[in-house]
Amino acid sequence: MPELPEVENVKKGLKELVINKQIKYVTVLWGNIVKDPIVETFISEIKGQRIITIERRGKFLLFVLDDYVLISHLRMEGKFRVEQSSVPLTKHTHIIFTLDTGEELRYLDVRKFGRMSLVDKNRVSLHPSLASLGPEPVCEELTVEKIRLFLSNKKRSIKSCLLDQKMVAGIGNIYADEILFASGIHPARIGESLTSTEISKLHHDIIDIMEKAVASGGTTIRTYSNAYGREGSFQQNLKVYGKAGTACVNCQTPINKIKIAQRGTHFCPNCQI
DNA sequence: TCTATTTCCTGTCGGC
DNA sequence: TGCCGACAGGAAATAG
Repeated sequence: MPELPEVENVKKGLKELVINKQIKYVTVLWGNIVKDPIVETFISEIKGQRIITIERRGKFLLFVLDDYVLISHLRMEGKFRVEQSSVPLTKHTHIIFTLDTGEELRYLDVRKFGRMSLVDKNRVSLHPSLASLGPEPVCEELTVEKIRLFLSNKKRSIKSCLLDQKMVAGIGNIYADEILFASGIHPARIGESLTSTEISKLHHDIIDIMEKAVASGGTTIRTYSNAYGREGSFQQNLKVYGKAGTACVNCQTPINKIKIAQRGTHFCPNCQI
């Protein structure tokens, strides 16, 4: 399940493989992946566009083309692969970008949850998917004050707030649990109940964990791999996610698993208060 | 305005 | 062995 660190590594891999190549045409095998515009327009407008660069914002991949930006969200299991056209398609290939080199940039997605939008280059920042995103989890953008302001009137759980892309862009279920464990904060705590000391610690741990995860190439739980098919290694650093019933690394209390905001939530009932 | 719930999807796993 | 239900979950849409 790609979160920011995984998407960042996908971006790096793809940049080496497709930059400066031209999209001759696109084949859409599962139309629901294309959110906007309508599939027919998507196909006609992307034809002939060159891939100038690839950027990332939160968990979104941005393929910067001549006149458009292709915004892609991998959601749960979306993947990009670059293959020679002679390589047979797999069952879960849904969109094929045929390049001028004879290669194909293929979008694969077992659960068909991923979404793509093709938007006018000068209207990218206005697109609803990007317009409401909060700051990136790096110290130049994410300040203690921004988190304090966001949480100041929140009646819902801190876990739900961490998953809200308006507070910080790029955090998903795995890292939300890991961050709260590092900060010693119970995931069910109400957002506005956090003290200024806790908010400072949370701010530090958000940046720290996301940076380390990026450096590790992301986390491979089930099926994530980057554009080269390589897996990440941050799963070796996980302290609570997927560890229900095993001993807490700090106090040996069994890790608990509950459901918060419809998400599996792992925490140490002794360390997190 | 804010929060909670539902929807989209299919492979995997546990229970019988 | 095979069937069935539960589960995994990000973001958008919908409901309250």
